[in-house]
Amino acid sequence: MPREIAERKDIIPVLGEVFREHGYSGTSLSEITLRTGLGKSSLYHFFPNGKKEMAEAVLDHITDWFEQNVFMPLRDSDDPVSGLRKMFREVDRYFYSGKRICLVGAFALDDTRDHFEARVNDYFSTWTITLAQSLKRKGLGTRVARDTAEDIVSGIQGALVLARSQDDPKVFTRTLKRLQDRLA
Amino acid sequence: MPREIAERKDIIPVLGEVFREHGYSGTSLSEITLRTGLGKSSLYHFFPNGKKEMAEAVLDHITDWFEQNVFMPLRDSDDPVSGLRKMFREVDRYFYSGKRICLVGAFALDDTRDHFEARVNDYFSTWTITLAQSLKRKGLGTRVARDTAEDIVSGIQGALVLARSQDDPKVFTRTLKRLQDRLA
DNA sequence: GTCTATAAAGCGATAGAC
DNA sequence: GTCTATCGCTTTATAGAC
Repeated sequence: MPREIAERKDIIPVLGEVFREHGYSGTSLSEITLRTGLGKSSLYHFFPNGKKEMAEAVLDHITDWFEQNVFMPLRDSDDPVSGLRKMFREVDRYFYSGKRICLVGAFALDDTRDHFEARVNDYFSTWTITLAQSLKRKGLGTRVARDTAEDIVSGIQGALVLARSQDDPKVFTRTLKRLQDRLA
Repeated sequence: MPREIAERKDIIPVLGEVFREHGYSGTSLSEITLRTGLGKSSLYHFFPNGKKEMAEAVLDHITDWFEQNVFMPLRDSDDPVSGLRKMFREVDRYFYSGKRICLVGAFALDDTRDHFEARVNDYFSTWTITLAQSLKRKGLGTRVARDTAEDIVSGIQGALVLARSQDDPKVFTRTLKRLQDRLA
């Protein structure tokens, strides 16, 4: 039987979207109250350390999702090519084909990064390293694999920035496609 | 004889750095007071519309700088190749070889964009279009030139994100170099 | 152009009842 | 787990003197 009452895990995705829209410092507890339907007391019940703990939970949730849907396939696919194909497919899906930004990337740009340093660093370094290893198994040299992985991860981040600056998600989808085609 | 008293134009670069560090909503007037040495009254004297007008002035200043140092060389160089070389050199210089973020890109990611929509859009579309035209004059086809320009501009933005996430400016410099080498 | 003083609102966070 | 009420602080912005 489904629980009607809000659970911590049901709140986290909503928090993620609020942080995406307003950034970390631009997000107020009253906005969170509005969007989650939970009063401040309930929020502090779930997250005793307040806004900072909410953001940490969101970042952990994002990392878990990428671990499950992007990094694991990159590592464990029998064929590296199918792992790479899955990565591009899941990335397109995760970022709603360019209509959704990368929260970790957004946090990285200003002093928000300093409050979540380890999580921000881990997300991108795990992604880059895992991708480079997959490219190596595909046959690329160590150096080229590392460079290409860096190009792809940063290319994705930049495409999200550019797409939003133009309010045109297609900028993201076609850039993502070109990144993928470079591997063929 | 040099003026000792602060002028509007002297304040704008300082404002830019404060916005870079804290983001738009993370920047408070008291922080600005601290960094500029100007009291609130002086700030409102120069910028009657407050924080929003300060950010607009910063964005206009950035656009002017790029117009002068990046877009104009791209358009007016006798040889497109030397214009492109100048672009990469100036971009590396502007972003302090990866130690400085792109404020316009940062503004693009959250709802700050909505307050400065035209300026954010213009900065990136002018850059992309001007670069594409330069690549065309270099001999690339219309389609390839447009795609390559998009790859380069978004590649630069992504490299800034990735460099800061890793707290490693070298990520930026080597990605920038690879983008430039692709044109050779 | 800069100062002091201050207003009105919003902020994150907490207390105690239920 | 959620409610109301409230605390102490900071926010943007303004007024009026100099």
